[in-house]
Amino acid sequence: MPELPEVEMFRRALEEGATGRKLRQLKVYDAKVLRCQETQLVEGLVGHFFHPPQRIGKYLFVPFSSGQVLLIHFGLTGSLAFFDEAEDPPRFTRVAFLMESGNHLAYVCPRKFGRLDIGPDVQSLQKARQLAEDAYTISWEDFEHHLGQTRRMVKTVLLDQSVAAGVGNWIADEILFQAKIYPERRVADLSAEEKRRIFEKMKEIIQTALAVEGDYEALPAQFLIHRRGWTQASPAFCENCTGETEYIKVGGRATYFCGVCQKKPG
DNA sequence: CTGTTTGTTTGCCG
DNA sequence: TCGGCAAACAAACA
Repeated sequence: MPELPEVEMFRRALEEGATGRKLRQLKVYDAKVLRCQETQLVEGLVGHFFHPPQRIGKYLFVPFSSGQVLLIHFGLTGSLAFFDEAEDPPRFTRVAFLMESGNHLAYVCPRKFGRLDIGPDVQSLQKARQLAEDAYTISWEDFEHHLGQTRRMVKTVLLDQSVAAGVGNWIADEILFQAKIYPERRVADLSAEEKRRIFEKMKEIIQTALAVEGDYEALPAQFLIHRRGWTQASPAFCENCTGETEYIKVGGRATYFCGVCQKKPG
């Protein structure tokens, strides 16, 4: 589920529903999702108040009144949900944050690929995760610098969170489709103009996805995302050129592109 | 039963 | 040192 737009929705829900509230108890149902010791979480968080969360890429950073910062990553299937204090937590809740009063918070993660961690500040956690600036706010200068002159495939580099944080598999495909660039092109072979086009499309696509609050169904019909079979309208052909949607694996990841618009270099 | 998956890390090989 | 690749993590779904 979660790429940048959905994680931003979780951030907003958390800001709205938890800020200023006191954590009374932490319930760890499955310690596999902890990147730290459970005792560290308890000492750093329990009895303290939630401050407004910050998002960088697909990670949430939740400062507490103790000064410690909770790090939340969602893996492939993670989410946050509030649940009534009188009820059981939702299915696949791995950690529950029991509040002093009112609704409780659940970290739900069916496949357990997500992780929670804790640290003294946002910067050190960001550095430890080798996380670049957020893809939505990163400057052209920094983005171009992080791209560098590597021989790696452009799609692989876009997925690299140390280049621009938050670009996931569908956004990477969407960027390259809209910028009309074949996913296996080498970054070092891209022209300055092509790199700039990638940057502009990255911003534009994220902005569009945020505007519809991460609802894929509501994205414009010409978006490539509708050809992954995730949405109601799942056309097999490109709206621009009627080219057929092609499927390959790039870096082990499912990759969709238009065989006509995204010309393979001869 | 098989093969697929919106993410990340680790280790191997050329 | 670089870059591709497979595996591992775990569970749902077709």
